[in-house]
Amino acid sequence: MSRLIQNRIGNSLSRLKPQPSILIKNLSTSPEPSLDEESSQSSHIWNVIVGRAGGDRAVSDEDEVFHRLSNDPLCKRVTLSDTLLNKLLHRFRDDWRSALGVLKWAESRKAHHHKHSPEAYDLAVDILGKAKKWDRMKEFVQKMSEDKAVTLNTVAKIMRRFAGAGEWEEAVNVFDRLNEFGLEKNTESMNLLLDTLCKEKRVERARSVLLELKAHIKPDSHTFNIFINGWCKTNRVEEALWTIQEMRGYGFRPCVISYTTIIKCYCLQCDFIKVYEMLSEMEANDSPPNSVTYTTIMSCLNSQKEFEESLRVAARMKRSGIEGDTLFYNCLIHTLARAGRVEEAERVFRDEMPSVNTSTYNSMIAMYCHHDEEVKAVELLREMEGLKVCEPDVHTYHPLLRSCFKRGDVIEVGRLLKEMVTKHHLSLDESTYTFLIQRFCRADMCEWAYCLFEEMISQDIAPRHRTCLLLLEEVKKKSMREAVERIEHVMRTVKLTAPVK
DNA sequence: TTAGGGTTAG
Repeated sequence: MSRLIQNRIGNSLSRLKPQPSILIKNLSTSPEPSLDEESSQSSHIWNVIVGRAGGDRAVSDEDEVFHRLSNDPLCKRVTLSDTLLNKLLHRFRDDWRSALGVLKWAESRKAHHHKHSPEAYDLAVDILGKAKKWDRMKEFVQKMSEDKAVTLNTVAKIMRRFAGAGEWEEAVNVFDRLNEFGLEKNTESMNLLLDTLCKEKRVERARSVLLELKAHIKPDSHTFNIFINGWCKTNRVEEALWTIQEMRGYGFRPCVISYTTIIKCYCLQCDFIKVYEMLSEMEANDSPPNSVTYTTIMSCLNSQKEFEESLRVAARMKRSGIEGDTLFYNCLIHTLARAGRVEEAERVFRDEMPSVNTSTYNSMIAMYCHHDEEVKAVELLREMEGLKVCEPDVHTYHPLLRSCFKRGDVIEVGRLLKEMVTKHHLSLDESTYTFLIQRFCRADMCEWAYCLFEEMISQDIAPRHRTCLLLLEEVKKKSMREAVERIEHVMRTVKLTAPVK
């Protein structure tokens, strides 16, 4: 949503009660931090920027962020390491203005000859690309180029962001200009371009790039796997099989990656006869399936609600002596949970897993919530916080929030939201806002729903058309006239998110 | 990013 539109509607907005952002903001009064460790330094900087310390308002541009940080007495005492800077940029990955402000502030704190780490530069490029601020991104890359700071990794970010936004010819242009960045056109950089195009389903365009370049640059086995994936993504498995032959012609043996890619394609076609045929072929061909292969098949079976068959695939993997990794076990736990086998899921979680991550906990928490065992679910959340192996994300909280709504406990909803924002610095995403707005409407609390709607708009997150309609209907029922006007205005002026399929 | 996920659904 453009600043212009926001300004135009800003005036009528400020007269409305409750004020936008008030919901989350009121939830977010955090205590004065002691700045003795990196995470509290990061928290303080975050609070300065989002306006919970010092000023009241959230900032609107990068210079304001810069000035706030420069003028804050506690920020002046912060030791700004590369890790802290990266952590901050990561937190502001959806807010390019704040990210650039932080970077500028970081620059002002350093000695003249000192450069940011390559990760920080690349993160900034990626954040600008994600926000589709192409001019700012090009300008930033130009400055990096003068500092000889552009790496292949930077180029990867630029290409993938361009291609992801449908600007795939721009991605090709970046490759053509590699020499200007002091980088080489070789198999690695060519593969990056081909992969970018294939992932965006421009496999024919990738093909023409290869034909053009192959006199100078030799393809390798990765090149062919990239094309196999490209064909499979566009559901052209015949071409993928043909690429396997082409690969052999170039003297490369198809590997477990080549076969697993094709298996996934058969999975999506629900052609399980072919899936199992290929599995046997792999075993016979001396490229045995691995944990990735089995996880792919299980996930697909799960999406068909074929949980028992999925568990048989897991058993087959164990029989063949292959060790599962975290993603495999996460899938297994999810399967067991969906199959109603809670005790088995608990056993796998406690005794079998080599390591766990956020998703593992999320699956377990969702399982407990699903079985109305919220006490156990919250216990796991606390365990997660205590062990610090992985941190909760918005998905950790979704089932918990859902349970609160189910019991009609909106106080607890508020408490959980506060915890998300203040304790874990999670920012609500589009799907969380949508979910909350729906549930508050259904709970006959459309004032809260409307607050969240405003909060969402103020963060440039476009609501779904359906969300607007639902909320509009509710505020009309309560004769909230200004809210009605405001929602109708948003529906006319903002490009709304299409409903999810 | 050369291959693998689900997540809030009355």
